[in-house]
Amino acid sequence: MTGGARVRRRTRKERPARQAQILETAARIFCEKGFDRASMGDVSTALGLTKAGVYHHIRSKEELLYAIMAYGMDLFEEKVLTQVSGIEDPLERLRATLRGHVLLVTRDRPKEITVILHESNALKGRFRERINARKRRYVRFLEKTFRELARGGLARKVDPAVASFAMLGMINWIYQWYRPGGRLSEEQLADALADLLLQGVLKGPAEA
Amino acid sequence: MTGGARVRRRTRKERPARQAQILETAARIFCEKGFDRASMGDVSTALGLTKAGVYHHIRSKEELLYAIMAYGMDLFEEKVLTQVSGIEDPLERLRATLRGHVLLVTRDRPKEITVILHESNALKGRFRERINARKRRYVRFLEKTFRELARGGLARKVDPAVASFAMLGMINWIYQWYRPGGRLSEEQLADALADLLLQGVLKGPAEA
DNA sequence: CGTATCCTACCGACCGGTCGGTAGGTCGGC
DNA sequence: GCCGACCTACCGACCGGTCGGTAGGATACG
Repeated sequence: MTGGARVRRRTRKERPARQAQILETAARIFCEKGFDRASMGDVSTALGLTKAGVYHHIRSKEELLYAIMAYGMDLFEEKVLTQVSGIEDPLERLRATLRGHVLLVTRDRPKEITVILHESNALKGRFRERINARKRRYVRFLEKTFRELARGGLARKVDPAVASFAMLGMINWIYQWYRPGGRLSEEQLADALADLLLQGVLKGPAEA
Repeated sequence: MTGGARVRRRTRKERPARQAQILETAARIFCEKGFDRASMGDVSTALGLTKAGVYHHIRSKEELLYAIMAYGMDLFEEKVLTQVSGIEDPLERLRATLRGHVLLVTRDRPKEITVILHESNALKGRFRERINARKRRYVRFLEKTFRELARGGLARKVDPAVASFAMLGMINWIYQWYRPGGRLSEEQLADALADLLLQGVLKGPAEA
């Protein structure tokens, strides 16, 4: 099964690479089949290892899922949140956040993010709470931005929580329908969604 | 286990009620635990039956899931789509659709709809295709409405597909965060989302 | 009316298979 | 010679699903 030609043994130096490889492969498989339908056998086979070989590196399936999600949050926070949190102007900050978030899930398409969206209920207790706390931080960041936008007189009277969750819904739904290489490029989609959220679908009273 | 006081036997006439009860209970359990984590034993226990007793009424776990989703689609089409498809004015039709859809998932909160959103990947082949076809019908209906809105000169230049999926994202994300009895009533949420989608968050050039 | 017959709804026991996880050994590089 | 990486072999639990059997209401017949 796994046998056949004996491949060369890994040296010690490759340890961190092995860890990353396991995270990446498991993320792909959990993403394709779903966490519960994917067995640790599936993961180990995809890695060219046995199940026990994988369990040498991880403690449990649930902890592997947590590690994947935590890495997904790392990615998001590094590539989006920290890039925009310094922007002073709330409108520019919102635009950059939306654009960065959309491009992250369409262009880079990290499987870890999809896993976060789809399998959050599979985590229990402490692990679940830690991921949820990081999600909540993002929501508070969005709400703060919408509040500043209103205080600056630029925004209409919109509820910051509703606006935040509406924006999150738009973005987090993308992986359900958008396929790269289609009619719209990733940038076009990002711009279209920003336009929609900021201006709405109707013409203003001046143009109508 | 199931034993104890022997309850009265059901007569033939109650058959359709039993079927509905199984659908409803299974929907609740699949919704709470997730389709894969929920066992048929969980479902049968919740019904006060044995596993074999449940399998007297259904053919397989997957077919049970399909029946739940099909019933959810029935509910949605009956309570939303058919109520609004006759409305001539596209703006009014869009408003009514959004309002109806939001109120369905916030006030009635049918577990079947949540199952449709969360477990669509668990279905394979023919079953999956049938549910997807009904979803696609709804998307086409939305796109048509956005196109009419643009043709009537009311809408800004927005991509009908992007607008449809953005709207779907907003609505289908609601179950992830909205809890009834909170700060916003169901009607307030529906109105706020309609306002957001139609007008956007920014003030028009006239008011700014 | 009585009763033989049929059928629906259901149960207890069980099956083959798969799951997450582990104990203990082997092998190769330092 | 030690240690980390990995494998073979295996475990107990549980899964979806089935089977033979049965209680008892509905029905047909006398």
